Amino acid sequence: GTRGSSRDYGVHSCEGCKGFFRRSIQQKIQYRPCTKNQQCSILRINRNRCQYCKLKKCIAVGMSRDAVRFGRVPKREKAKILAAMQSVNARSQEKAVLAELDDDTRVTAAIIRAHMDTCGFTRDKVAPMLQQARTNPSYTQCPPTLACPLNPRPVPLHGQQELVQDFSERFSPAIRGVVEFAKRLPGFQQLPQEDQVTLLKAGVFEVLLVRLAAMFDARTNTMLCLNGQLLRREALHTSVNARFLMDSMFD
Amino acid sequence: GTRGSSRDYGVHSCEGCKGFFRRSIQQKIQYRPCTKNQQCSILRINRNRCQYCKLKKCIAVGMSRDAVRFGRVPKREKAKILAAMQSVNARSQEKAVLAELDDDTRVTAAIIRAHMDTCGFTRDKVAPMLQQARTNPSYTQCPPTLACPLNPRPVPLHGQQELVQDFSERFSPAIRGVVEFAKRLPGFQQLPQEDQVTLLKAGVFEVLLVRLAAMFDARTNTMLCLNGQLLRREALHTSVNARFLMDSMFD
DNA sequence: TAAGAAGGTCACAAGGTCAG
DNA sequence: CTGACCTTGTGACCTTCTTA
Ligand SMILES: [Zn+2]
Ligand SMILES: [Zn+2]
Repeated sequence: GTRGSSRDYGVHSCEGCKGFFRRSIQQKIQYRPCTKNQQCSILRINRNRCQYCKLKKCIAVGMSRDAVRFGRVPKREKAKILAAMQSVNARSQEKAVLAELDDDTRVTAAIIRAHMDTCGFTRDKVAPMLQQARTNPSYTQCPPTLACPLNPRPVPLHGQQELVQDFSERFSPAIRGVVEFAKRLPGFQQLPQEDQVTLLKAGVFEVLLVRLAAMFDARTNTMLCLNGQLLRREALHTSVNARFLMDSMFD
Repeated sequence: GTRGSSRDYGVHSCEGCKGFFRRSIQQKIQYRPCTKNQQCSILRINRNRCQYCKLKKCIAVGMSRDAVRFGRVPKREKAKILAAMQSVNARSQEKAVLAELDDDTRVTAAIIRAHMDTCGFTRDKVAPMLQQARTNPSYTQCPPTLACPLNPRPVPLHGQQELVQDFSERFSPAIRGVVEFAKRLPGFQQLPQEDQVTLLKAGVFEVLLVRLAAMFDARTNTMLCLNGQLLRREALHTSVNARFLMDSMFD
């Protein structure tokens, strides 16, 4: 058979072979015995060179009037076929990923591209704002619990509810960026869904901290917020947790 | 290949080349190596001068037993080919029109020819009737609503229905003439169908008035009808609309 | 009812034929 | 040997039939 994906006379076949076999059995054609020892290989490209061997191959692969199956395909079998297809698909993808993982250059390039495309805090993206803040600094006061580069308005909000709401709004895009990044790491998508979630839960905060490194300016010992304002390193020394994080970032 | 338009061994070819190539591969003929450095150019007129080079060219353009395509041509491909043909065709037509529009002389000539061929009221066509009317004038009375050169029998008809029917019958050929004229204006046919309709709707009446100019005889201040009868300019002064049109035509 | 295959149709091209 | 004409096989699409 050639291309096409329907089942004819009990075998996956194409319109051409289906028609050929139909004609052969309908008219009980006796093809001229092959002149080449009946051993012609029947490929897509030369399928019509020897009718005798073509019919022989049709029979060999199981085409038969007795193998026809009319009507709709049972659901179970359909599911089985679908599963097989997906298995084949997954296998080929896995193969491609393994090939990529074998090539360090490609892996590195893929990771760098993933980072550049999904991180909003790369040096080149932050640079303009940082420059602006250095030449025209505006310092902000902010309680330690709210001290984060992602907080664009470092002023206390009224009400716990509002605070949480605001925080998640600020974090969401950054976290989505990290998830996007992970998904583009070679092989990540091939892991079981569950493992993907576990890995992300475990690593998303650390990755985020690394990504935010560009917002911490060691030269001036200040932290840049998304609104362009600055926060001095010493301003948070009253809170143990915040100080620990601060020191970790700067040193 | 030479002339012909069928696909043989994967290439647009003719019966001759098809047969030649078939014989060559069937009998595995080894042609005498060309005596002229195997560089004969194969053209329609000298194609049978050197078999060696002919076969070489056949192979060079891609003729091969492996390239045969059996059966009917898929619809998609057919549509694609048709679209390509039409695209090429439209492009060449557009080019021709642009060239014509660049040459004022040709444009003028085309427009004049279009007018002469599609207008039934040119001076030379009207002249005999006008001459007849001048030497032997026959005046008619006619209500202002029916006063039109296109009305061949300027007498009141009985019934509104009949009147409308009659009017459209008189106008149809004249309007068809204007449409014909527009279609022959260089570039008009290349406009989108919709725009053509819009332009015609907007302009057909004015063009028609200009075309009918020859039916208005300023020397005698009369209007000639298609039946050869005359109508005096003053006869319509009772109707404002008719008078306005009359005056526009005469002055 | 509808998915899905057998069977029919016929444009198209391979291969055969034979006068030039 | 060439190539116009003919015969025959191929397969893309369509219709008809069968079964879940
Ligand atoms: Zn064989
Ligand atoms: Zn040659």
